[in-house]
Amino acid sequence: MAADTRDRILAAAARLYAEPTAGGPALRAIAREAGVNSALIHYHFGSRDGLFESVLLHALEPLQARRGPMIEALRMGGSADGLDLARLCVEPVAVFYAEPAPAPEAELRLLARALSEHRPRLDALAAQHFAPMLFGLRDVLATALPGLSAEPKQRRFRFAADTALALLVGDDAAAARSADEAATKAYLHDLTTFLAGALDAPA
Amino acid sequence: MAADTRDRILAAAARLYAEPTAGGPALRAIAREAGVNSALIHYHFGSRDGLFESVLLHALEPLQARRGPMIEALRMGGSADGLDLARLCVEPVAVFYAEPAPAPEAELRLLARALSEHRPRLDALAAQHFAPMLFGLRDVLATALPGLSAEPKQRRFRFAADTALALLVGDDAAAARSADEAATKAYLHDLTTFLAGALDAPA
DNA sequence: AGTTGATTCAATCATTCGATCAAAATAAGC
DNA sequence: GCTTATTTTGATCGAATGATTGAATCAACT
Repeated sequence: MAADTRDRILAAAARLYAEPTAGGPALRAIAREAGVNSALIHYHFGSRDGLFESVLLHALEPLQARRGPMIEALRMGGSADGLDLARLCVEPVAVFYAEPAPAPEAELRLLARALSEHRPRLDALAAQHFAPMLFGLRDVLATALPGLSAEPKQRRFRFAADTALALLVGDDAAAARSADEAATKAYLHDLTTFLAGALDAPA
Repeated sequence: MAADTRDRILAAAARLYAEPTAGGPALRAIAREAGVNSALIHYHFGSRDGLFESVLLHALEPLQARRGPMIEALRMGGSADGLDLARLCVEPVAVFYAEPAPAPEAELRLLARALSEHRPRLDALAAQHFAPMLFGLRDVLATALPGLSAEPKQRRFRFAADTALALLVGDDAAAARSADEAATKAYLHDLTTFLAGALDAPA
């Protein structure tokens, strides 16, 4: 039952880390939520930080699974325009929206927390985890938005990616998501056109 | 010397709250940084949360001082376009960039922290504090961007405002700011045109 | 059955935190 | 100068935290 316990802890931790408690949940709270002894967390993850890293990496998997193929498709499909890039920024994060019931937004808030707290190890970890994707992305950007030179193009794409993350993780998005499905679709559509317009803006 | 001590505590707290420590700095750390006894913080601000609120409101003052006149000018100046609104989102936050040496980015990171941790009282406090501004803003938005209907227009402006805050407070902005002045100007300019393009995007 | 290694538990440690209080120091009023 | 109010200090409380320990439990294999 080892794997089972691990997963239970991971799920419980993801659920509690999603709540905006300053400093994150206590190990005891996570253990209680998971229905296990608190020492088990140390046994399986070594430390509190180790648990957080595991939770984060686990949460990022579906995001990356979606982003990789999209980049590959764009790389093969010739020059990408603003709308293509906007979709690339929005849709991978929005995979969480479509997930089944268990805590659809927990992972998003966890992401938000990971972004706001700067853990030293986290940058290196994310860089290593995302490295293969970044190479493909470089190719896509090289041919995209032919009206722009390289430097402002990269900056603009970075703006778009950061914006998508911030707006998909923020409160407005949560409100739209908790309304109805149509509101969610509308929100995603508006955000995409918003970003497409920004990416295609005249220099 | 009461006011002096209060200010010392406020400054020290702003400095330490700006650091991305999870959960914020300990009262003892703030007291040490300010060179005062930790009990004094309770004497002057009542509690840890009271101190945080005071620090935040104090930090927001220059921002609001800048935003108010800009809204007023736009309200008198007829229909605002995307660039006007983009400037309205970017420049008030950027006042911190121009401030003299003492911790130019401390207030920004404090803002970032305030946004990421959701304190229940904070929303009401900010709403009350910003209420007069919002009325003027409503007038500006009513006549701005005549190509858009009311609802998507408001959402789009909200996108822009959130984006500006996120990107001005984030790491990229910090990097540009710590480079040289030209890089900072370029960053602000790029962000403004980025947002103007988004606001002016076709429906 | 018996041994071994992995897993889980209850109990506890040392530390840190926010908060409180009585008393000391300082300033203000008369 | 005496009294009163304000400000500051040092000491300490109770609660909560992350971590550790050693014994207990369980599964698997011989």
